[in-house]
Amino acid sequence: MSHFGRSGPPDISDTYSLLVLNITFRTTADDLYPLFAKYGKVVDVFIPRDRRTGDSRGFAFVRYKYKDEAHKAVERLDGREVDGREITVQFAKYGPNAEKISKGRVVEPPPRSRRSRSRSPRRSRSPYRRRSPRRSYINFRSRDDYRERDYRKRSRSRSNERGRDRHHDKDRDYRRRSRSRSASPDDKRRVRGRYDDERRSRSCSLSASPARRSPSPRSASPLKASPERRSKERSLTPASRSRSPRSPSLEKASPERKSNDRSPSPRDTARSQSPNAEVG
DNA sequence: GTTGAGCGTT
Repeated sequence: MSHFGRSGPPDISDTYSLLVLNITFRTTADDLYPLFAKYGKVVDVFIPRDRRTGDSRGFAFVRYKYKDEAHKAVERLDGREVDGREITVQFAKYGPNAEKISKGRVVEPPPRSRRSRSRSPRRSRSPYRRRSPRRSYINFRSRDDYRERDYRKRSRSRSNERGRDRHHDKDRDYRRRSRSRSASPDDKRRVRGRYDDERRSRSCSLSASPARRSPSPRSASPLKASPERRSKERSLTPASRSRSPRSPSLEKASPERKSNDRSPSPRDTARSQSPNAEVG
């Protein structure tokens, strides 16, 4: 049955949302439905996907009509292996539009037009103007099509930023949230011992004055980095040339300018003048 | 063939 998501959520009133974590990126709502339907009336199955890539984010929401059934599903399906991965089933804590949810049940209607501003902007802050090619969140085998197109269109830097931003933002968000509710005993599943210890001990050592710790880190760093960077830059130049064939005229001017630029610069002078006593 | 912390859509 793939009648979900034909036009958004069916009816989120008096439903019990379960959050299904750790599902495979290929797992679809159709895959999950029969599994969950065995334990009760499933009203909706939703797998959030990345807006840009259309890929699954690795978790899903299953809405039950009755609480006891949802609870049963949690008990029976939590830890079950699906598609080779152990899924985690638990009651959802937040609603789609940040409506209040208690034990997975929607107890308060979502705000009219104000999305949870204070909750967590997460990562997709900018509204996507292009209308997504998808219309249903179920079973999109042909998503590779627009996925590739999307990647082509996007520039390298943005793609890079995306990955970095994604983890960064999430990490930050997660940390903030976990700190806010750190009183909960459930947090024991989160381990963060090693790093914290290391950081603590190190910070202890140099807690006196971090700036003082290195007499002259700036003079030492550039000294060592300078040759490396230069050689790197040189070897990188052709690469960057081939990487950005947008301005062929620039590559011609490049060597000339480099030759000219190699005239003694203050940095070079400083370098040759720098004492090597510190390096040893 | 593909990553792996986490809370959601027309």
